[in-house]
Amino acid sequence: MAKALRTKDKIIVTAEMLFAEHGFEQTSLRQITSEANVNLASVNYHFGSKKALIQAVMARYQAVFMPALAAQLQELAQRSERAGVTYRTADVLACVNAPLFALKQVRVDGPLIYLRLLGYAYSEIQGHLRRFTMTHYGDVVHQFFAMIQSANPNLCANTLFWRLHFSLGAMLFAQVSGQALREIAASDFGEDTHAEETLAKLLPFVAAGIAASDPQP
Amino acid sequence: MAKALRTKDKIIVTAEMLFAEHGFEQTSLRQITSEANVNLASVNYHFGSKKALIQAVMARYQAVFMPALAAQLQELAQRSERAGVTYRTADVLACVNAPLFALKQVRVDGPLIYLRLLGYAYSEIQGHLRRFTMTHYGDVVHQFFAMIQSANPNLCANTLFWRLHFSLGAMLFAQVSGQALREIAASDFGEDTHAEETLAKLLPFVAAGIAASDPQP
DNA sequence: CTCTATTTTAAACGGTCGTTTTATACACTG
DNA sequence: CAGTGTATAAAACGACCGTTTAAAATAGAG
Repeated sequence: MAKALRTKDKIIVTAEMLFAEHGFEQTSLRQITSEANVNLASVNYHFGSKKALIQAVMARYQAVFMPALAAQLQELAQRSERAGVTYRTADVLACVNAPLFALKQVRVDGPLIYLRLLGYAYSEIQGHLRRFTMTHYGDVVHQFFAMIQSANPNLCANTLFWRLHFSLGAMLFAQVSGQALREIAASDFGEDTHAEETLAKLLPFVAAGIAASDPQP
Repeated sequence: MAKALRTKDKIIVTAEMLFAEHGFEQTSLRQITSEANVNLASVNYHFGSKKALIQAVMARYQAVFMPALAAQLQELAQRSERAGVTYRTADVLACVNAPLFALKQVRVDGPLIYLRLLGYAYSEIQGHLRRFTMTHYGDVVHQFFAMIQSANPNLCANTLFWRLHFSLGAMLFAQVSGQALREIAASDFGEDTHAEETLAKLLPFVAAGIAASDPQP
């Protein structure tokens, strides 16, 4: 029993690392099992299928991230109401910072891993992840969207919908291509941007983009 | 000879359609050849390899898009110099509109195809496409970057580098996931955003994001 | 028409993939 | 200690992939 948990854990820890590095479809079960020093068949024994393994990997991070995000959003809403002021777009966006940082309790490089997993999940198995997220954490997502809306009362929901997904795309691209981009930036400008700084650079960008005035309302 | 060109053309026309729809790696040569009603081996005969076919597909669009973009950028620079005013970020970004529209001469839905190809090319074979683009059209890319820089003299090159790639990510994500997102938007808001409108919605977003003031200069 | 070079075709190759099967080793309970 | 249910192990399965081979068909030139 103790040994069994260790095998299952070795699989999931190795899998999320390789998934984050190369994507879900590019990572074979044979890579995972040989890297984790377990038998190939043990993946299907413990998880049922590769798709179920992917879900298990994502769920482990979502279970930490989503409730933390919900707490941050609620806190911001209450704080603003108490102070009698309305939060701004950047305030809502900043709510993702702490939940992301909390993923370090899953794994030391948890925040980076999660963002990269998200990127691959969205670009490879699109409907799949979205359905899972909305089923389990739909209320958090809706709360986030509602607060972005109330921070931008002059923009219509359709425009905000698209701008939020533009933002998501910007973040996912920066994470998935992050390593290559960081190398290019380092060789072009000498400046070495760390993975954590990428998010710090991203937030002002998407905050300004989302809050931009709409030329076609 | 006449028949030969028709076969080669049937392959490339079918390939770019399927590539744009499902991505490069998800599209097999057997799908392409059966859809195009040609023999499987004819791909390797006419193009040498699958990778070479991908390059041929991309090159056909880049050959139209890149020179047109260079012309637009040059025209904007000259027009601004003559008028004695400096162009703004949105002006530089708007330079991609006409070159994109020009892709209709390659194929009626050329603009959409090209953007989706770009998205997959960047997310699947990252170094590959970038190297090809920089080798053949490096000067155009550099001119574009230089003009974005001169439109934002208060922002450092490193910040602009990242913001441009955030913008690229936003566009690629919107295109690759465009179909799914459009369906969600339609069911959530009743509004049906067409593929062309997506780009119109994107430009104000990235223009504001790129030009945002930098909190950490 | 004949010959030659180009193109098309069918078939097979070697490889990787996720999954399943079957047998063996292990841990725990009664 | 025996027996039962769980976990590991090796091997094979069937499917699909990109590519290659070698023969058949088709062109155009002399």
